[in-house]
Amino acid sequence: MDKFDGLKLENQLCFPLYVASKEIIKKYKPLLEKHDLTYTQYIVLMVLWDKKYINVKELGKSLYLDSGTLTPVLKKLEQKGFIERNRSSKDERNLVVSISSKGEILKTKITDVPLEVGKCMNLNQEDAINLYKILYKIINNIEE
Amino acid sequence: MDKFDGLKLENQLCFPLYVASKEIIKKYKPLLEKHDLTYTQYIVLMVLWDKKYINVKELGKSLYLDSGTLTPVLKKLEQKGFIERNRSSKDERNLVVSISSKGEILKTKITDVPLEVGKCMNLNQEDAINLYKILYKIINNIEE
DNA sequence: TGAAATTAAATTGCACACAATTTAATTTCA
DNA sequence: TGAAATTAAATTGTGTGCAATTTAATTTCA
Repeated sequence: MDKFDGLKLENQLCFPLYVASKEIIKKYKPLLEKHDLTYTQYIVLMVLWDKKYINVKELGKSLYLDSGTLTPVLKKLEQKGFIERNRSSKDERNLVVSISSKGEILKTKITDVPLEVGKCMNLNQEDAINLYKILYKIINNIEE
Repeated sequence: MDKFDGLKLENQLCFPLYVASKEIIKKYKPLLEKHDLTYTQYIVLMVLWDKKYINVKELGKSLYLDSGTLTPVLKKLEQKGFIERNRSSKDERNLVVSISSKGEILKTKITDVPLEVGKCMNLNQEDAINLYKILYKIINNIEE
């Protein structure tokens, strides 16, 4: 154990986290393409399937993304007809994003996606639960 | 448990993986900026600190990145003087990337980075080991 | 009240990340 | 041997992701 061991790739936790995240998202790609979606667009829709409407700031908090990322993604989703974008009448600074009927219909067509992705991760129940808990520990710790 | 539960953000494993990865890399940013590095440049150097030289294809296998990502990153690292890029004389298709003396010196100056990042993840030994194992299970499973 | 401060999105600029294509070098095998 | 197939990088084009700045709306408080 020398002072350079921390600089070895095999001793990193961030690196396999980064790789696993990318590789799983790569698995989503062909499944989501069938529905004309990217992963980022998909997680935005996940929030809207749950909440029906939300403003950009709150959406950003849910997804850990800022307006610089969200603005173009939301415009794309609007173009495709899955969502609507409207300024709040109460406070014109807020943009309220809401699910469209086409977006609601998409929800019913896309339930196979999480199942397929789950398969390729191929984790047992215990590992999956453990991973879930540890990841949220990290996420909560990191916001200090 | 209905058929839409798989589409809820809180039931995803990929999402916290993606968030944790991004948030940790964000923590690296100010630490690496002091050394004029990005995270991608840093993991390339990790490989070269270990191996001294490697061609782009093998580097890509180690880092799970393709030439489309690596080519510009390697050119940047060369510009900064941390690495050298040379065509192999044995096979001109291969580009051999090697650590420079400036790159070697950088290694001795940057040992605090993994320590600082470790701190902000704030995991106990058991969770860290567990996470490590599960992540490599996923990575290995996914290449099927 | 109204100028200063704050807030929410949008914009700008830079750095990936990757699929698909192109270019150039090497290998295969009829 | 030499045309066809294969291989390694580079290039191209699209989509994030984020820091920093800008724009516009709202709130604060002297």
